[in-house]
Amino acid sequence: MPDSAFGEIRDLPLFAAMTDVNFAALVRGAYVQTFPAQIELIAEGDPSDFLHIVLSGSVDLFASWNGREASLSTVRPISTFILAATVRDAPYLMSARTLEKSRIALIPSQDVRAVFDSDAGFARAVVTELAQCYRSVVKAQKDLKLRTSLERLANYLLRQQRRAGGAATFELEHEKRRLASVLGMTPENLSRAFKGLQPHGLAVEGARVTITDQAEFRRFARPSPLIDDATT
Amino acid sequence: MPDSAFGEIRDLPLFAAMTDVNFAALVRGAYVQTFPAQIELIAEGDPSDFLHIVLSGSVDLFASWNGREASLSTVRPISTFILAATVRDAPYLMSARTLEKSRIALIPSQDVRAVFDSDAGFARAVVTELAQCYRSVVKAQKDLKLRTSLERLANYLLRQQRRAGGAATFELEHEKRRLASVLGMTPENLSRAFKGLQPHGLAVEGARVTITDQAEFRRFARPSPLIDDATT
DNA sequence: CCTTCCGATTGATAAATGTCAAGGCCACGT
DNA sequence: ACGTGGCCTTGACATTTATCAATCGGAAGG
Repeated sequence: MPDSAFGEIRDLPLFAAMTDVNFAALVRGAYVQTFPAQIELIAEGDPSDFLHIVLSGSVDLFASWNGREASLSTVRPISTFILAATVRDAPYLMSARTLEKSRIALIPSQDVRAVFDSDAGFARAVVTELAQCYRSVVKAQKDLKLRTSLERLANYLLRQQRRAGGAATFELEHEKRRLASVLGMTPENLSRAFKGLQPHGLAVEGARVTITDQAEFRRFARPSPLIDDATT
Repeated sequence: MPDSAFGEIRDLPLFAAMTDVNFAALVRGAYVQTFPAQIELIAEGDPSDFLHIVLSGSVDLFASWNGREASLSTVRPISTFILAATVRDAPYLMSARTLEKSRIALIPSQDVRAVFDSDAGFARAVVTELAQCYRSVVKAQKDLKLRTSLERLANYLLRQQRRAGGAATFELEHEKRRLASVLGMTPENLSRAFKGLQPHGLAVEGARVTITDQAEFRRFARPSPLIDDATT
């Protein structure tokens, strides 16, 4: 197991505070693998054998019930997913699939739990990460319960704009039908929602989006730091 | 600060593993207070000064945006809330109000963070609690995104039935308009949803609910352990 | 160049949900 | 006993969202 492969995760906030010995114990049974796009990495209900870390590419977390399916979030480098299941040694609540070709590090869950018990620095980092994840879901919950689909789309676009650098014109990074699932609506409805935002200062052609009237668009979207800020 | 007041929280999983010294440090600046019903304990956006623990009664966690309001969850004894905000020293994402007369313990957030840094046992317990909270929100998210309002109500009733002991007849524990908010619908719609479940084996009179045909009702609700089990 | 395929879009329609207004029921206090 | 107020329910209606079917358009491959 070449150390080099894990150099990039050694500096993650999650692992930065732990001792070299414990980090070595953590990666001893770990491995890094490259997956093509659209591979299902885990299925909800499976036991949580590995903590996953996205090194490059991106991963879609989704869930199914009664024949329906919904995207819950997207994991981007460099961060972990299903940490909570690993910690609790409980089954996954979500399935995961690669959205594009992705490099994923897999660390055996039992090693995570073992090191977690012996390394206070690591335990602290896990708490911070978990609290972050928790707050993200709460924000998603508020987004879903308090906003109409038009408002959700508008605020999503503002977040995406910021992530893309803040310019008036930027690209959607997901295919639209997945975006629809993330936003909790059907693809058809998303199409109509894009049209519905035109009077509020939006222009769309394909995956290229332009906020033509930033002030009016924000007035409509009413973004809130308690829902839309990724950092807080 | 009488120790007796904190005896009941000493045995909580969250505090069980920590040393007496650290527990004492934690409760030194803490206090227990009894609040009447319908008191707003915290407001979203406030800095997280205290970790709250519900000792008796119950607390509603809710959020507002643009004049709308939605209940996100209910906290019952004995458990904490806004642990994540405390840990990250970040503003509350939700507001909290008492649903009934309640006894609440308040522990200064900075003490929690300090002890957390020095007591590995406590840190571990915090992780477990946080992971639990996280998984609860994910389940709520799945409930909301994958189910119609009728299905959400049906599964809520099954969960409530179990909590009430499993008998065919049981009582709703919330007033219906709050239940509506929890389930993500309007009170009017909840009324109609109750009627819509009658053909599937439900009878309602006031707050008294009877599942008249358990098999048919479950067939309609299709409960899933990955959404409806509180424990996993 | 043409075909094929897949996602996006559009229109028509149905279903679900929200809104508004009115009325019923029940507990409470006078 | 009688108002009174709060909550729940009901009905009519508007809005939102989903569904179904058809079409458009670009990308990949022959």
